[in-house]
Amino acid sequence: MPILRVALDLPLSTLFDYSIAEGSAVENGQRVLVPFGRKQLVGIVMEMAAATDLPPNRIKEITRQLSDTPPLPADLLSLLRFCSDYYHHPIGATVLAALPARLRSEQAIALRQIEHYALSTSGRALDVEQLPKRRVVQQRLLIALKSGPLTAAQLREIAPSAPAALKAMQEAGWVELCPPPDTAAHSFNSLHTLTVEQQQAVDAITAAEGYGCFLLHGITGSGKTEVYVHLMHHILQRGGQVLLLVPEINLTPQLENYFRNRFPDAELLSLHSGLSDGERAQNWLRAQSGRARIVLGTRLSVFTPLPQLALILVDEEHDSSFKQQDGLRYSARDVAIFRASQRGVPIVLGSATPSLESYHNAQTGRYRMLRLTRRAAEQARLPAMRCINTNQVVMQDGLSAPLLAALGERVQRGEQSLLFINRRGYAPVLMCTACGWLSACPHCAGKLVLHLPERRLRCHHCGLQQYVPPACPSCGNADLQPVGVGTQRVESVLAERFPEARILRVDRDSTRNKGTWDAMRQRIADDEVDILVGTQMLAKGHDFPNLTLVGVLNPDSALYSSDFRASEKLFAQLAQVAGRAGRAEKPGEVLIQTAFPDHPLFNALRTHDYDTWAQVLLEERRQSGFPPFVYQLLLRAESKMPQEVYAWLQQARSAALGLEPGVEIYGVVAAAMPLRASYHRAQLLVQSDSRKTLQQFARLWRPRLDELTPTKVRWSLDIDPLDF
DNA sequence: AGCACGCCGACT
DNA sequence: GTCGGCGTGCTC
Repeated sequence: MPILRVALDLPLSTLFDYSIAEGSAVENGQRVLVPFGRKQLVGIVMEMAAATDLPPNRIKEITRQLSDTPPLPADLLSLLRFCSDYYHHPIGATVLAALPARLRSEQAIALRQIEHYALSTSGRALDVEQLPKRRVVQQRLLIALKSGPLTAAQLREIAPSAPAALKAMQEAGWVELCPPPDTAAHSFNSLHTLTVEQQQAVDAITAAEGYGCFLLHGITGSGKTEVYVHLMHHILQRGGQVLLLVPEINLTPQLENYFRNRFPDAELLSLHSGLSDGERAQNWLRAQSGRARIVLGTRLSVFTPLPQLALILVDEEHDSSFKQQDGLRYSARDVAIFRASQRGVPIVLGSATPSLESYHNAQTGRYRMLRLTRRAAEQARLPAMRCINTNQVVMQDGLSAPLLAALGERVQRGEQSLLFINRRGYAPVLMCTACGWLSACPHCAGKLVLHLPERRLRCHHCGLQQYVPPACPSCGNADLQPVGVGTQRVESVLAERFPEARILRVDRDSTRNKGTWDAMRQRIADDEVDILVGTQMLAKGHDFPNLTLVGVLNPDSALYSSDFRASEKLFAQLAQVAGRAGRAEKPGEVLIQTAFPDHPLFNALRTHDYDTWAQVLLEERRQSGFPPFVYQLLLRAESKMPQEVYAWLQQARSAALGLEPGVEIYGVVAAAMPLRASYHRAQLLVQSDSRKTLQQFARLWRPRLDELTPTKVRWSLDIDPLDF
C-alpha cells in the first residue's frame, strides 16, 4: 500500500501517514486535503513510503488532491526541511507558514492570466484631443497605450481608476485584450555608466560559477542599487530569475518602480505582507511558473518557488528585520545563503555597515568582499560630521543652541533638515513633581509614553492606552511633568521656534494610515517640507536631494546598553541617517548631540571609517567570547506566574546539563523586558564555539523540552538570537 | 493547536 | 442527580 507522508500545520514535529487509492498518482510537494481528527486539513506531501510503522487500521485515506496548483518544487521542500531542522521548529508548521494563506486553504485557486491591453485599430486612429476634456484618465491611458501594450497592473499605476476607464474604452472599441508579449524579449535602460568599482563588483559576481557569497560593502550613496541593476541585466539576458530581499515593505514600492523603469519588458513582482491574500497567492504562482523574472520581497519571500533562480540579492543585509521574532525564528539572510548554496547560484549581501557576522566571514574568506568606497555622483561628497557636547551647551527640550542655529540657517536657505530621534510620542514618561510617581504600565516592565495630541498615555509594548490623569494617582498633586523628549515634542518645539518653517513628523503614529507615508514622501520630494522630524523610518534608503542637515538627538542610551550588539546597531543606524544628508550637489552636515563626543563610535563615524570600527568591535567580541566567535541558542519562556517560568526553565536547564560536551549552559535570567502584557519572561542561553555541536545539542534537548511537565509556560527556541 | 475524555465541586 | 472546571492524551 503506498503511503504519503504529509506535513500539517500543527506544533508537532512529525509527518502524518495517509493512504491513497490504488492507482492515483501523487507527487511530492502536492497539496492534499486529509482527515485529521474530526476536521479536514490542508497538507503538503513531503515524501512517499512503501509502508508505515503504524497499525494499518489507524491509517486514513486522503480526502482528495488539490491539483489546482503545481506541486512545490523539490528544492523548496528541502529548503523547508533544512529550516525546520536548523531552527528546531515543527516541520508542518514550517512548511505551511511559508505558503501564502490561500494555498493553506482548500479553496480552489488558479494562476490568472495577466491581461494585456492594447489599442484597437480605431483606438490607434484616435487622437487625445478627440476625447472629452473631462475624461482625463482615458486620455492618460490612451497616451500610455500608444507606446505599446500594457498590463492591468501597469495601467492601474497610471491612475487608480484605470479599470473603470478601460472598461469604457473597451466598450467604445478603442481598447482590446491582446496576447502577452514575447517574454523572451529583454530590454535594459542603462542610464548610468558604472564607476570602476561598480564595474569590478559586477564583473566579479558575474564571473562566479555556481555558489559564491559576496559581501558588497558600499558606503551610502555609492550606488549599490546600480550594481544590482547590472547584475539583474546579466541574469535576465540569460533567462534566469532574480530574488531581491529587502528589509521592509516601505521600500518595495519605490524599488519596484525603479526596476520596472530599468527593465520595461521583464515581469517583476513584489511579495510582502501588505498584499491581499489573493495577490500574494497570484504572485507566488507567477514566480513558480517561472514567468516572473524579478521577485522583490521582504523576508518571507525567501521561500518563494523560483525554478530559474540564478541570483539572490540581500539589500541592507545587516538589518535586523530579516530575523523573524516569533514562530519560525529564522534569519532570511541566512536562509538565503543556504538557498544559494543549495541551488548553486551566487548571492550578494549588500550594506554600508555590514553585520559583524558577515564582515567576519568576509575576512576569513568564507565570503568575498567587494568594496564601493566612493559616492557614485562625482559631486556628492560625504557629509561633514560633528558632535555637540551636551554637557557643555544649554539644552532646551532636547535641542541644543548650535543645532537650532544650524536648523535656522537651513530654513533661511530653503534647504531641508532632518532630526532623528528614536522615540515616538511626546515624552517617554510622565512624572509627578511632588512624589516622584512615574507613569508605569500595569502590565509591562516599561513606562507609559505620553502622546500629547491625543492626550493619552500609551504603552509601546502591550498597546495599553489611557487618558492622562488630571492629578498624580499616587499623591493627588496636580503638577505632572513630561520627562524626556519624543518626536511629538520636538515637532511642537520646532513649530514654536520656526513658525515660518513647514515641519513634518514621520513616525509610526503619523504614518499609520495606508498611503500616508507615500504622500509624505511625495511632499518631501516636492520640497514642501523644511524640517523633518522622525524615527528609524526616515533613515532607510530614501533619497532626499535637498536635504543638507541631519541632527541626531539622543543616541547615548545605546552606548551603555547591556545588549552586546547595541553599538553595532547604533553605528549602522547613524551611518544610515547620516547618509541622507548631501545626496545631490549640495554638501551635507551631520550634527550629533551626545554627552560622549570622544567615544570611539563617534570618532569612527566622523572619519567614515567602518573598517577600523568593525575591527575594534570584532576584537571586543573575540575577547569576551561573543558572536561571531561563538554560536548561541536562546530558550525563551513566559507565563503569567513568575515562579512557573523560572521553575520550568530550571527543569529545562537540568535536562540540558551533560547532554553534549562542548556547549556552555548559562543560568536562567530575566529577559530584557521582564514583564510584557502581563507575562513574566525569562530565558536560558546556551553557547558553543561549534555550530555543529550546538545543533547536535539542540537535537537532543528539544524532545526533552516537549516532555517536561506541562505547565502554562509558553516557550520557544531561538537559534542565532539577535535580541535578548 | 484543537478536541475529546475524565474525574471532582456547586447548581437548576 | 448533572453542568462545567481544566488536567491528560491523542491526532496518521
